[in-house]
Amino acid sequence: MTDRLTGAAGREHVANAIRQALRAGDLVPGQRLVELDLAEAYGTTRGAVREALQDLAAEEIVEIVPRRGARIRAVSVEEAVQITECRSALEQLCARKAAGRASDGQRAELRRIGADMRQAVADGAWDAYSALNQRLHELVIEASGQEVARRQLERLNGPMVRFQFRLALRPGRPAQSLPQHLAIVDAVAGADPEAAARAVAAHLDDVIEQLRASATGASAPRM
Amino acid sequence: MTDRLTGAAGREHVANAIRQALRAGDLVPGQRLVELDLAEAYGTTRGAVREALQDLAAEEIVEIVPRRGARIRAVSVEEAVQITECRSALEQLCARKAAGRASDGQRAELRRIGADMRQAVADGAWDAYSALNQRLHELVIEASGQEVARRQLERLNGPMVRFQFRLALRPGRPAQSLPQHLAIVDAVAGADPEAAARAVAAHLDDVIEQLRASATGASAPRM
DNA sequence: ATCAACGAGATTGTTGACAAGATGTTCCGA
DNA sequence: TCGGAACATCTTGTCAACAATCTCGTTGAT
Repeated sequence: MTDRLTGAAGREHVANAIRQALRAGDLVPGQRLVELDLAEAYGTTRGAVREALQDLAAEEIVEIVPRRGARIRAVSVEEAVQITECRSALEQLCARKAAGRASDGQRAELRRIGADMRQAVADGAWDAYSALNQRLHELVIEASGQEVARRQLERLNGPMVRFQFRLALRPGRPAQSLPQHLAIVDAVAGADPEAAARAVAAHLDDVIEQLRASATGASAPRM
Repeated sequence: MTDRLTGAAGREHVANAIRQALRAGDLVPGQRLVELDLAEAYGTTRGAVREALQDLAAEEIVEIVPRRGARIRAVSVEEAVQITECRSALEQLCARKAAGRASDGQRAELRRIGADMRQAVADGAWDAYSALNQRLHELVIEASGQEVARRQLERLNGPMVRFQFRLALRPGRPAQSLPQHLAIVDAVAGADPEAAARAVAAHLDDVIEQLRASATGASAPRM
């Protein structure tokens, strides 16, 4: 692979690489993203990098200020709370619909995820638990058939990676969230729309509380 | 003004012009948007048009297919319903918060809008009613202090202009929606969060019903 | 020591030309 | 008349060079 990814391919490649680097902690908020550097690092052209940065700006992952370049956007705790409130509103909608219209296969997979989560916590398998957590949320959204909400939630999650990372590391967190996740599974798989919405709301209210707590305790983002 | 708007200025200019043209009905879904034509029509460069189209694609107002250019995106009734469901979820959140934290001035303006709406319907002043309607929704969102929801709702509305247009023209529509709007005003201004959320939900459920009805009755979008 | 002006280097913004792909038309054979 | 191959035209995608602006370290005066 000596020749550079050009155009649309490079554009997506760069965007994904930056998202990945952010998840991995290789990029910190406030960090400058220089077009030429990125182009060389990822083997593309400046044009492709420019367009990728536009995409990331639309997702509110980076911030572009004219004539001064792009930087990783810093997300305040207050904003993280607001994002989670929006997530809650939209996921309640999805949970309600999913409880009403999920297929038998989807309900079965939900219950399986619930059982696996219980097992993962018992085993202390935190990585597995985290993956199941993500799959649970995805499956509820998928089962709801609410494509618009799905896209909206995808956007919302972009800037949150940093906080998700911090939250998941709090000791005892899985044990605390497990019953909340099991309640979601029971309500959706059990076809109880209102209970499903309540369970999602309770879970995300708890996440918000954790976020607020992390504001005072752990290391706050630098700038 | 003989010289062309270049760069960022032109970019926003074109995006706004297209949004405006869509509202005015000068552009119909499926219509092709040729870069060079737009550049000449709006007195900018092809580069600026390209970037404007990217912005509009992010807002899901236009659809870009590689090597084949941009077209005005068609929004199905089903998608319009999903968009309105999301709007409902987010506006309920905003109404709840607004009821709790609006300033005295904001509550006073809400009541004034309510009174003006009543008057506008009595007078048959449809344009004025429509403007008040929009201001009411904006004010609730503003009073909620939920910036993230505000941005999200702005995005959601982009592709809807076409349907808003069709709905507002249905005879007897203002008389039907007036009590719903007044209920929102009373609940938010009266500091009753749960009633505010219920009032918003009831209003948007009705809008969804109207959307579904418009699917069978009036002229459906062409393509 | 502080501050302002200056300038070199770094970085982003813009342009015009060209390449590559899509669309529509014409013309020929069956 | 219909189908389809060859061609002409239109349109988008890409690039490299140039222009404009910003950043930051240096210098010199108070």
